[in-house]
Amino acid sequence: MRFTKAFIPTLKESPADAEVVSHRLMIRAGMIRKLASGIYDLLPLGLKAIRRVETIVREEMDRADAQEVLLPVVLPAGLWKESGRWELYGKELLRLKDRGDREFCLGPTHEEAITDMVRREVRSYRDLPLNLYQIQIKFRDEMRPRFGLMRAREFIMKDAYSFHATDECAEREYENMRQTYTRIFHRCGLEFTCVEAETGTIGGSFSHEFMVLADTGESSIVVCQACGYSANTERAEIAPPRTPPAPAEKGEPPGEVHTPGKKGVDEVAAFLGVSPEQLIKTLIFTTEQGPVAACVRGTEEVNPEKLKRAAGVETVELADDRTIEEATGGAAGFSGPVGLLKVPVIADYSVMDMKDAVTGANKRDYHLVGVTPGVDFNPTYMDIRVAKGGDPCPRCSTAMILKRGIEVGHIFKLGVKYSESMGALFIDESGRERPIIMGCYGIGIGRTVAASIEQNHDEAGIIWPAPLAPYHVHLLPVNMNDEKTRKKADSLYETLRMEGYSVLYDDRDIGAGIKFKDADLLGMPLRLTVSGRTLKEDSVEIRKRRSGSQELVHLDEVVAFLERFLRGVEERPSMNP
RNA sequence: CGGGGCGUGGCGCAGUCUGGUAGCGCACCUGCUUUGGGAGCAGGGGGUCGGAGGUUCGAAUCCUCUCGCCCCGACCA
Repeated sequence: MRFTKAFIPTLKESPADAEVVSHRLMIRAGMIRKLASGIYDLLPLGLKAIRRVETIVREEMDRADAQEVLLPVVLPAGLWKESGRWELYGKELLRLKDRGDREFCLGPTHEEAITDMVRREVRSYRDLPLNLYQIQIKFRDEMRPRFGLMRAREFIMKDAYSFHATDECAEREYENMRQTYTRIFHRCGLEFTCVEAETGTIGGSFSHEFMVLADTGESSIVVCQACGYSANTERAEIAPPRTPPAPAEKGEPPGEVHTPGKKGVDEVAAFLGVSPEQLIKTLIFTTEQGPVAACVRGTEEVNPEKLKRAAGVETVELADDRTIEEATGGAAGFSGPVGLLKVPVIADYSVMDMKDAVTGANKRDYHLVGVTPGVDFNPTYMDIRVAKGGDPCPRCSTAMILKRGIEVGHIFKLGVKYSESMGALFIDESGRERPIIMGCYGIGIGRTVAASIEQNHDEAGIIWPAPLAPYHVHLLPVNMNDEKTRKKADSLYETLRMEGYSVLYDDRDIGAGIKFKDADLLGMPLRLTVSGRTLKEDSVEIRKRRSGSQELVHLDEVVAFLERFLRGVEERPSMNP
């Protein structure tokens, strides 16, 4: 592509509202423009990068025997009511009505749509297994879109759904997809890791996330460097203390202290002159089976998903003030585990070895001091806190370290959540009718591009890994007014195109400085500079964007050089993006 | 949804407190010079100051409402 014909509006300054580097660079490089909050135009360069990821995803999904389909963006409400998610999904589901007042939504994900398609055709175990995928625009009305394509409301996603007659088969496919994803992100040139994750609103029995490691990532994960255990902090389990504490001695009974209006952990700690570590935080949750009290050390957070499992309930939600008063007999903000008889008390391992702690007194404006678990109250000990750096690994008790990541892929073993509610059934070998066992597997395409930039850039701009680069080569004649330079550049452009390389040819008649700055910003893996200086040697200067190393290469050797370079950096060269 | 902030040529901003001719840098157009890291000189075009209403002789500036956007927070692929 000749730059003079291209639509690549680069910016010297970055817009004030771009917070993270990938967002900034994508705007400055003329890849995207914002149309509304979380909604972006994809300009030619941005689309090319997206397409390169899509191509890799297609090739690998096809290789894994998945088949591509394309489901509608606008989905009838009926399907979502069948699965129960019309009510459950909440405000992220953008609902709309047609002229006949019929309800629809914009698909934020497509379990319902695909399950409907499959249930109408699949009758027998002989029709299974199936893995169907699409690369489609999704819409989620995010409460807070940000960071450009990283967290947009409208975004492109590859989503795949698999259907199986048996659990073993579904789990084989899960593993197949795990390997496929590993290949995909590897081919994209990303540094990533696969971690255990929560299933969230998608549901299902277990899941893994693929995280691109980056400091700007919105997800935190913990990693055990000793045994390799890694998980999203929303999910990560924490080992109990290695040695149970010796039974505490019966000391003074807890004493009440007056703490007028002091509610939060920090307020109370500051007021009493103790560290937040000395506090036991007690939160009252409501569940479908009534309220429960959850205790964690003052410096920890309760993980609601863990609490659900610990309490054996389906839903947990922070209780309102009235419920708290009924359950504890005291005011909200002054709850504590001592003397709580009406509700079950679940305490995190982090309170196990505390002594002389501070807790709420279940009485407005009062706290208890000198509270010792095991003496003054006897909770059930479970792992219910949110993991953080330093917590012991659930497998080997080594201290785990905290990292940040960008979630680019997520795979789920769904089980029968959708097939059961929507009646996607098949007849098994013994003639019994059973729900199809499902899995689902997503990749954020735009987010993968953003993550790549987040991981590959410098002060001057983007540094594309060759497999994602919109063009292989940035051809840069220093002076288009110089007859010889222009002619050689023209013919080199034609030659390289004939050889199958994609070339961005900066044929603009402007200062060389601008061209160099743009070349750095746009970040193609190789820059070929043509000038009177290089032509004296019948050569061009080839500069590698990533290393900055450059050398003079004879005109006759250029093609061979490119071939060597791209074969070296691309795992599987695909020369026509 | 709660808290904070911002809307002034395409982009980045000043001007608003204290009402009185709408400015700066970059970008853009024309000409000449320049051509290895965002060039120089000369000339030029472009703004309902987010929108509506109000106060005033007079509003970018003060008041009210409204729309949009950003940041922080609240169980998000």
